[in-house]
Amino acid sequence: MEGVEARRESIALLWTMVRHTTCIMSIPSTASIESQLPTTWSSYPCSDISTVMPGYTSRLWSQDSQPQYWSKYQVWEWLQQMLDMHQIDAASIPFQNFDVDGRQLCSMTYQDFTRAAGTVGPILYHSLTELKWSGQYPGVEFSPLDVIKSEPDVDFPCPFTEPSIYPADIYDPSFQSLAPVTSPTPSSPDTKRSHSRPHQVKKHNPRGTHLWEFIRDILLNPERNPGLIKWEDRTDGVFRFLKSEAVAQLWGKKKNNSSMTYEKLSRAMRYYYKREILERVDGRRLVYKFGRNARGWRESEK
DNA sequence: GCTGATTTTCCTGTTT
DNA sequence: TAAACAGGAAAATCAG
Repeated sequence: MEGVEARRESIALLWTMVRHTTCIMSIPSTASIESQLPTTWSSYPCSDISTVMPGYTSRLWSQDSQPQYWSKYQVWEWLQQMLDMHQIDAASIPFQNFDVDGRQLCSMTYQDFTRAAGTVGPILYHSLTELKWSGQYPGVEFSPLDVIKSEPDVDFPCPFTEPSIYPADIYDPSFQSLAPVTSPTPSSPDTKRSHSRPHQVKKHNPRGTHLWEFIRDILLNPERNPGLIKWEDRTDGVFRFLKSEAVAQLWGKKKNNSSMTYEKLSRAMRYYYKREILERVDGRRLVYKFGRNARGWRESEK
């Protein structure tokens, strides 16, 4: 609940600032927003974070709240929600460009969104279009793909991926859509080892961050993944998994492996003991400690 | 195509 | 009893 309160406070603060400093809908030519995104997080496939962090993004904009009737404050709440959902740095969007109410927001074109929010603009546009449609035609399945197809052929590098919704060639081509899970039956020994991973599409991107770096980056960016892992002793590098399965799912998403579990993740973690990337913390469940060969986790190294 | 590093998967047994 | 831990073994993946 603290996170929600904090977010509301930040919205209120931004709201106050803009009320005093901006004029309505002055849209400057925005510089590249990608460069402002934290590189560590920019590659995360984060389409479905709500599934791994229940409660974090569960407050979706419902159909009964049609965007054209939003107040300016609600527009900002929606913006903040979008940033949270897609793990985009709030600094990436000039909020003063969205000092508009719902009616004005809905009248903005695709180009307006792109001008106002740069590379994030299309995401906001698609999200808003979806909301408008779902409110207008409740019960009708809306496909964002239709919007993308009908739009001008723009080339925007997306800072994150939406593998379950958007085509991979428009977003990050390094991640393919998650394949359907076709778990081999435990009773069939032939398929047990030969298909140990359900479906692994060859990836074009190089091997990304290692598991321990992935864990480290979550710890160093708690505002992006609240409640997944927390420091137990920041100085000694001791940390604890709060939502072990959620972290495993997030790791699985990054590796395009929908069958990742904490059991498997923890096995990989235990291999780090030998390499002294991690040290054992005896007697404490879900607790690990960075070892001498782990880099970049100390505050002095940041 | 080969190799090594790094997971991933599956397993059995132990501990909490 | 369930969840987590421990670690062996083998397969998969990917960069070089």
